[in-house]
Amino acid sequence: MGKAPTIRDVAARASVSVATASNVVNGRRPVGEASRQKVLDAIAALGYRVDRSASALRGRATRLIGMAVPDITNVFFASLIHGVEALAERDGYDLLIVSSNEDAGVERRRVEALVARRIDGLIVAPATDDSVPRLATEGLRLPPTVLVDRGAGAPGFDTVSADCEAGAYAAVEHLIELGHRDIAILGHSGHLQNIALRVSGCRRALGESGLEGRERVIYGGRNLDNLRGAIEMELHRADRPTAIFALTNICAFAAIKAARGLNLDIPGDISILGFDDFAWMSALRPYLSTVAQPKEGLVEESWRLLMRRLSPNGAPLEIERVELPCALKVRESTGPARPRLKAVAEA
Amino acid sequence: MGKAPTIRDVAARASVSVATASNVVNGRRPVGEASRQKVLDAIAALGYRVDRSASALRGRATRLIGMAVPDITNVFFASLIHGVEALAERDGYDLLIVSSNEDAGVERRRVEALVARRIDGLIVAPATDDSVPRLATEGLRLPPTVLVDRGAGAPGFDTVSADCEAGAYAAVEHLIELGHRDIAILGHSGHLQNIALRVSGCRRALGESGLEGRERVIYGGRNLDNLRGAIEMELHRADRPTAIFALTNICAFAAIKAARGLNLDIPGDISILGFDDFAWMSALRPYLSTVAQPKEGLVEESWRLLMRRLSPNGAPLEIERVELPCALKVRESTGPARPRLKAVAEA
DNA sequence: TTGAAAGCGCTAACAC
DNA sequence: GTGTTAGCGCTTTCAA
Repeated sequence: MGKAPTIRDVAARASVSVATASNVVNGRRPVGEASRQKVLDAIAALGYRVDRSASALRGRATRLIGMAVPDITNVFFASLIHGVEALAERDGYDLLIVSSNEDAGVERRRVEALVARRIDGLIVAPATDDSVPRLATEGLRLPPTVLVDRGAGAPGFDTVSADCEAGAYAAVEHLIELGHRDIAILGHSGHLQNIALRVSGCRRALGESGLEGRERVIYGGRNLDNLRGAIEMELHRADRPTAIFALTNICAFAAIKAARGLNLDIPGDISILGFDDFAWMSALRPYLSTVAQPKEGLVEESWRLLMRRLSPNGAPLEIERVELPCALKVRESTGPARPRLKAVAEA
Repeated sequence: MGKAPTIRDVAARASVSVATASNVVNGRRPVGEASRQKVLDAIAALGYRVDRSASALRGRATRLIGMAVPDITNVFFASLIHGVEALAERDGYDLLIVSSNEDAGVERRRVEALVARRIDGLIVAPATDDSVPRLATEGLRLPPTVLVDRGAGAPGFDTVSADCEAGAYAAVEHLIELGHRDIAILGHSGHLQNIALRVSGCRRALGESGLEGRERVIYGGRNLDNLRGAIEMELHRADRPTAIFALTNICAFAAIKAARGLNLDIPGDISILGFDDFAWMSALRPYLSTVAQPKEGLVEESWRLLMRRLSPNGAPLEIERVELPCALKVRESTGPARPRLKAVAEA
């Protein structure tokens, strides 16, 4: 394959100095028209490409942004990436994406790989609320970093998140208005602040309707089958809930499967309300009622906060925290509470 | 923030040479226990991290693999990434992901950014069949590269793909067995070999049943609304199809929306068969009959082919092309053809 | 406007 | 087992 041409090869072929060649490539300093043309020709002839590893080493900005998400197969995070990518493209940055599989250890390795490549900035939807702050504590030198979705309010970081508490409040309020009194709340676990806030929102809504203590919170872990099993068990009880508020789109998925498996009509026998919205939810039945997160806003604010830190501004910037409202979308998976007529077959 | 410590700082603090420090970090050569401990202490005290930009420059492998996909929000590609990521993790590689938004120009920029960072290898699901070969032609020095999903058989590249022709054949055969004679085939465009092959598969199945020329191929572009509009128009005709074979999951989505909008029962009034499978399809109604692609296989073979090239093997390797079978999954969106009783309201 | 030369942080000969 | 040193390809003073 032969060795890749270097800027020295270009300079030699164009009979100019490497400094001049470098300057036509980067446009840092003016170059005479004659030299410029010779250099351009040499570059074309040789098929020269800048080696960014080397430029980075010499200290310039890389125009590379890293982005880490917990799970790339989750449409929610995929959309976040998609949005950020568009903005990066617009502003002349390249985006390097890594996925941590919801594992703080994997996240650490992946983020370190990014940092070791001298990215200019980093956007992370972290695996846990404190995984990224901890990296910094452990001595990893993070470039300007913004946390999105999770880790809201982490000390020392700009953060962008959805107002989960209010979103959940609106969700449960909707359910209560429909007459539901026994509402199961299905989540993965209570470890994420994000989720804890959603549960608080539920509590507040219940409390304001004189239903304090009536929520039944079920944590089924990350695994879909376990999640489904957990909610199924609840549905088998004589006093089974008349509505399920699923705290993530995976939970909604599990809830629907469980209801279907038990031959429960949605929303006739059981109402299901999700969190997170995406295209398929309005094409496939049941059209899921859901609390939509402000994806666009999360993306735009994350990018704005990051760019703000990257601009060579004099004054040291204060930490900025953004919280964006969710929107309740009522579709067809939620309906009036009805007496529990149907018996559920034993498993 | 202070400057990041270098290996020289480490060496100085440990009172050893940089070579020794480097050797404890990389384990290339044995190091005495005493020195090793001093170096380790110094690293911990200083919070030293290897600067991979610099290592890369010096010529070592980077253990970095690049991966490019056309659309990260498409679950099919997201799954591919997810699979590759797991293998990369297993084998001690880091994965850098870029998404091209189905645009060859964006793809070129993104891939160049990857290459400029000295990745050791590259896996691409290309935006078009010839976009990556063209990059090579244009003089970009690609590391060992394997093409997956698209670009099968591109000269000079290892490729891995699904046997789309056979998959489509099986799909249409299934539809014919159900009595369908008017089958609409919905795709984005005929430009991708992938899609063209699916259409050929349809033709072959039709031909073998004495139905040659009966296929109606509809290309609706990438945009969901256009796609939906295109198939809707077809459904408005008096001789509307009794089945739709949607060539991608987006097309299936559009077809379902169109049928729903026209109040057509699936599969009573119209059967819908998709391509690509994913979890939600077996939870949300209609459970979509579909041609499932061999995702696992695509992932494993891509990785195997790449690793094969990266292992410092003597003999020059021959180009290898892998084609994997699809699997027809019959669920509930396909049913027997019935006379077209229902009139569709004018738009 | 241009050129010469000094490193950026690291690894790999090559000595000892 | 350890140290010295020459670069990797690039940008950027500094001088001309």
